[in-house]
Amino acid sequence: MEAMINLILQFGDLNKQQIEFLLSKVEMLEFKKHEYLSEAGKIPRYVAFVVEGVFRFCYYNNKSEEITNYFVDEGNFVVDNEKFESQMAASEYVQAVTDCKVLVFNKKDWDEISNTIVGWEMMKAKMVKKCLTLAMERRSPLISEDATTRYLSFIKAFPNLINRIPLSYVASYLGVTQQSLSRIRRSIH
Amino acid sequence: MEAMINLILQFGDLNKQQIEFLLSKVEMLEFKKHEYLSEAGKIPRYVAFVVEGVFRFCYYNNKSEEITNYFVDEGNFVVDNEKFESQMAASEYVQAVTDCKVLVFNKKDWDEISNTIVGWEMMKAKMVKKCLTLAMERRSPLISEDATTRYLSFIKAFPNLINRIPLSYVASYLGVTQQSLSRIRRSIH
DNA sequence: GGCATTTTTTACCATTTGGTAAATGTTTTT
DNA sequence: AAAAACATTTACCAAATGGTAAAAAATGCC
Repeated sequence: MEAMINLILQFGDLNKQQIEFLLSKVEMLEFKKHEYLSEAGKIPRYVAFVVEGVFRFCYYNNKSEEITNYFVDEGNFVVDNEKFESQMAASEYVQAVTDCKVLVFNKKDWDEISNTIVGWEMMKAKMVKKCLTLAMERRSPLISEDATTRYLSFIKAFPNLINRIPLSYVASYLGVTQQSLSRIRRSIH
Repeated sequence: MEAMINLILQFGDLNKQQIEFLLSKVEMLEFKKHEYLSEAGKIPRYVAFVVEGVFRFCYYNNKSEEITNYFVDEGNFVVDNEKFESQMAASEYVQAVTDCKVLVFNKKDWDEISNTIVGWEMMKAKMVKKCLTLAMERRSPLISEDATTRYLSFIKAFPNLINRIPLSYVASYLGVTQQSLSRIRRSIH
C-alpha cells in the first residue's frame, strides 16, 4: 500500500485524512496466471495497482494473431483508462502474465474519491499523462529500428521482465515472430 | 480562430469573456516549408494551432537517420507539450512540411491563461490526454503489421496528407525505406 | 518421478525488406 | 527556358524476416 501512496504523492499532495480515505476504498485481489483483469468487449471494472506480478495488454488483429501491446509490472497502475473512465467496452484484454496481487478501486469508489478529494482530478490527469508519455517513448523506437535493436531496447526498458514472461509475448510486442526473436537472441549471446 | 475555439470548447466550457481573453493572447505566425517551429536542443517557445499546412515531429537516431515521428495538420494543436510545459530542451524537431500558418501562444501568456481561467488546467489535461491517446492508437498498429498494411492504415489515418508530403517522410514514419515504400505503392496500384 | 503440455530452439526455404546505384520525374531557382 | 536541386522510381543483389515443421528444453500436473 505504501508503494502505491508514494507513487500517487509524486503527482500532488495529500494529507493523512485523504490518504486514509483513499486506503479505505482499496481492495486486495489476486489474479492467477492467464486470468483477465479486464476483457475486450467488456467494461473494465477496476483501476489496479500491481503489488506483485506482471500484466500485459493484448488484442487480436484482423489475422487473428494475438498482439501484446504493453507490459505493466510491480509498482505501477494498470488500467484501460479510457474505457474505465467512460465505462465503455474495452478493445483490449488486460491479462495476468504471472500470478498477480493487485490493489483495486472499483468505479463507484473511484468516482467518490474524485468528488471528495480536492485536486484529485488534476493528480489523475498528471498520472495518465505521465503513463501515456512513457508508453509513447517506449513504443516509438519500435517502429524505426531493426529487430535486434528493438530487442535490446526492450531489455533496457523492462530489465527484470525478460525472464518472467513467455518469449512469444515479447516477440509480438516487438513486432517479430518468436522464431526470429529466438534467432536474434542466439546471435547476441 | 473559430476553428481553434471550437476545438477547445470540446474539452470544457468558456464564457465570452474568457474566449476574448484567450484570443487577446494569440498571435498569427507563418512558417515556410522546412522552417522549425521548435528544435531539438532548444526550449520550445510556442503552443501552436495549425490554421494551414502540415508539420512533422522528427529526430535523428543513432545511425543519423532522420526519423519522422508524427504529422500534424490543419485544425490541430502542435507542440512538444512535455518540453514546452517544463521549458526544457526538446529532443525532437517540429518542422513545417509545407508553408504553414499558425496561431501561437508564448509561454508567458500560456501560463497567464492558466492563472486566469478557472478550469483551464483541467481542459488542457483533457486535450493532452486525447492527443496522446490518439497518437498511441495510430502508432501501435505500425509495430505489428507488415509494411503494406501500415501504408494503407496511414492513408486512412491521414487521408489528405499523402499528396502533400514527401514520400521519404512517410517511409520513415512507417518504419521502411523509401525504396520499399515506392515498391509497395506500385504493387497496390 | 514420470507423463503430458507448453515453450523455445533449430532447420529449411520462400518472401520481404534493406542498401547501393542509376534513371526518371518533378520542383525550384536563375 | 534552362539549369540545378530535389524527389521518386526502378533494378540488382544481399540481408533480414516470415512460415512451416520438427526437435529439444522447460514447465506443470498427477
